[in-house]
Amino acid sequence: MTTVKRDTYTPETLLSVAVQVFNERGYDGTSMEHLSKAAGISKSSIYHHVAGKEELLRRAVSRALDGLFGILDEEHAREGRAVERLEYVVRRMVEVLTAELPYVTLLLRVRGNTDTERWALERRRDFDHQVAELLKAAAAEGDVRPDVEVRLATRLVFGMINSLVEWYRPDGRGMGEREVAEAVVQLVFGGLRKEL
Amino acid sequence: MTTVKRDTYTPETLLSVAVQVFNERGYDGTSMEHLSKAAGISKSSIYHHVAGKEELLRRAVSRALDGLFGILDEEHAREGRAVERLEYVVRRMVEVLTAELPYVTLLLRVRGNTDTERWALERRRDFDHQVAELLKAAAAEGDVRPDVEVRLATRLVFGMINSLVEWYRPDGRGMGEREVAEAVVQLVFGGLRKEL
DNA sequence: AGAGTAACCGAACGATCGGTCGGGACAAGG
DNA sequence: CCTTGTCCCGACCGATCGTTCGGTTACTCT
Repeated sequence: MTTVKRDTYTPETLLSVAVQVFNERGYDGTSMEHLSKAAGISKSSIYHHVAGKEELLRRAVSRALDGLFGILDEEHAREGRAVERLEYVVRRMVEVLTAELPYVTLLLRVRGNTDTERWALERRRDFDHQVAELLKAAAAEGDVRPDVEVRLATRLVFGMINSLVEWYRPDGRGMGEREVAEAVVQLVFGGLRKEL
Repeated sequence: MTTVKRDTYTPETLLSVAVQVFNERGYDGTSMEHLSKAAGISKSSIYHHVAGKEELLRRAVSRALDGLFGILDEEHAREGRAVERLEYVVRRMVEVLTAELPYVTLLLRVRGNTDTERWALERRRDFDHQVAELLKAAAAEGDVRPDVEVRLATRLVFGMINSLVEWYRPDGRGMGEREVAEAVVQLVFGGLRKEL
């Protein structure tokens, strides 16, 4: 079979090591020397698998962005009442954040110093904008409280969800992804829903 | 008088320039060359005013931390029902974040690569913990919904508030600090308060 | 006028940066 | 046995890093 695995590095396995170091030290604060120590191979060997430091960043943020944009293509995000599609997207965002935690973490921290980073920021803005449209639609259908501006509410909700990357850790007997998603939905919509 | 101002740099005026660049490029992504270009003086001249790059970081995060811890010393944060003290702290946090925006922004982005950064992270944890105690007290007094764990709720609320540094800009005719504070309180407590 | 000092500069320091180069070890296929 | 290709290495490259140093303005005080 062609998929017999090796015990050597592939671009993917090397990426998982690199992303972990990037998240600990920051992308700019990580040198190729740091990566080689963490991976257990020499600095020059890294270039056998990937073109360079920036390609590692590009692969990482691409993976995160693919996960997020994938949500918007799912059936429950495209059909139904806006407020229910929004709740589905919020719940799935938490799931994707926790499932692809290191990659999304890196994505949320890029500053825009290189072309790759600026491209990532642009795609992020695209995603944010599409979710904002969903909230706008829910507001138009009268399903969310009218006393908080849609644009402002979107940013605050994104802030709450994205903050997961600052403290959520999948291992250990901490809290499960399902429990976190439920709490986020409770908090977000307990404040967003029009009072009955 | 002794306070006659000069048109040359002081450690404080230089700091304001440096913090702005740090926030645009990231601390690790900013070189002394970048700072000298932004300040309009030579690289070596910077060392006439401050000891080095890390002192600029230390001054900046200290200012942010002083602002935050100052909140907890205020009268409304120390006396009264826990849920009301909490609401006051949340409102004041938004005010401090907007007033000291660049400094708090920098504080919230340190990764822990140097002693200064690790010290900043430790003091941040202190502050977070004290606010968490406030929420815990409000829960004990029965003023917040019991179906979301206190520790989890604290982190999510902090995430929402701290996300201000990602998009709030004081200039222009955007939205005022008062309006933002009100929206945050509405969203946070509209979800936190026990339903009537 | 002269002394003192704050503010600034260009040039250079050793260290480290991301990346290149030529080659060695080793397994597979003939 | 010999080739081929994968995987890896130490040594090195020019560039840039944060920082230092010797020296030059320009203003203040006496």
